[in-house]
Amino acid sequence: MKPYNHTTYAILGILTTDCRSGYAIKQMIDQSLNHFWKISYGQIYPTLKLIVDEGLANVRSTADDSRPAKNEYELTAKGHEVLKNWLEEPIEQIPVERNELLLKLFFGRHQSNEKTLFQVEEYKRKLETRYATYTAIEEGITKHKEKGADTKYWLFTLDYGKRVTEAGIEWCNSTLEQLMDEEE
Amino acid sequence: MKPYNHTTYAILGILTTDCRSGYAIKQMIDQSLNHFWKISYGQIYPTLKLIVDEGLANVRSTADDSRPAKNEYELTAKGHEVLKNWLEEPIEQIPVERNELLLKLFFGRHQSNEKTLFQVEEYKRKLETRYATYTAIEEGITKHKEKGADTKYWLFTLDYGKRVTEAGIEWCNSTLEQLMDEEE
DNA sequence: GCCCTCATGTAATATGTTACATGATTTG
DNA sequence: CAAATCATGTAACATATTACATGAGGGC
Repeated sequence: MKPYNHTTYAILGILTTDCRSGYAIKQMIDQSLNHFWKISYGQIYPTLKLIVDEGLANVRSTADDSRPAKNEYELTAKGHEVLKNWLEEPIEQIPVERNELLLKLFFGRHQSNEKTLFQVEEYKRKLETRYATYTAIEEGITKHKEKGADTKYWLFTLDYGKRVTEAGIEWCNSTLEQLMDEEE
Repeated sequence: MKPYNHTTYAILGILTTDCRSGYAIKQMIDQSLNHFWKISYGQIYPTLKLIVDEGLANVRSTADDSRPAKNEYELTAKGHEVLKNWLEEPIEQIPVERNELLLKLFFGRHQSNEKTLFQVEEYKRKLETRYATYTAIEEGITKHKEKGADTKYWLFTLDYGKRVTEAGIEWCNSTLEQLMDEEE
């Protein structure tokens, strides 16, 4: 089976939800996958073209002469197959998360304790904001009475985000303490 | 102050440790920064050239006619300044970690429970391996009696890796349980 | 003699972001 | 009627990986 890149699989997957246009895909990513994935329009539209060229989806264009094109995509049987095959493949490796704060901290001795403290505090604040966002999304999903077939899985990914973020916040607290102990 | 990319700052920082050559930089990254940063040779050598062109480091080449070039780099005063300035800048944003497992899990309803379980188990195994690696590196550093000025900061970054990895493992356990509960 | 580590570098390719261009439709 | 949102798309640029090319020196 011909391999595609992650962006392609992500879009194939999103096309199985109610999102049918490039614009809707972008929204879905920004709203529901933003804690572990993101794609820009610069990738979405070219990839959608590729997907159609490869016969993984059909496009229906509502382009009368007058109004502008609006394209709705729908997976073909082949598209579904490619997606399912990818889902089954074991993931190659856990990605190395590039973390700018840790990079700076690694070279911390070239900086005053005070400034290092500030950086960690900033980071903690950002993590807290993130955590709050996850909680809000989670509540939004659970309140929605009619649970879709996807709901269960979406909550799993949110739970992951929350747990990892929380661990990060705790690390900030511990690190801040240690930095302050050496302050005197 | 002229901005450079993250790769450049990472290399500037590493040049403040004992690593003076492209090869040594690569080793340092693979051994000590691998849990939050990585760079390939394809980036290192061109970036080193840039760093010299910009006057951020000097290069001393031990290139007699006979033996192959070995280049040793040393930061200039300007290089140190650029590094310090970057260290002080607050980080723009926490990066979105692209997580392939979560992406697959998000589309989990298109797959049997059994296969989803397998994926999460695989992921857990990888996290456990990673955790063990961190512990080993940590021990290596703490055993080393003569503690360098950097040691403290390096342990901070390792602690982060351990905490976040541990949270991931706990999430795996919780998710596996939930998936199995619905098995019957 | 062969393999491993040391050591540097480039070219092709892949991937991704940002800025730009365009215009309809809805909402206040 | 102005602003926001809906909607598609491209081009320039930035970043990063992979494969390749080359060769010295040391240990088995």
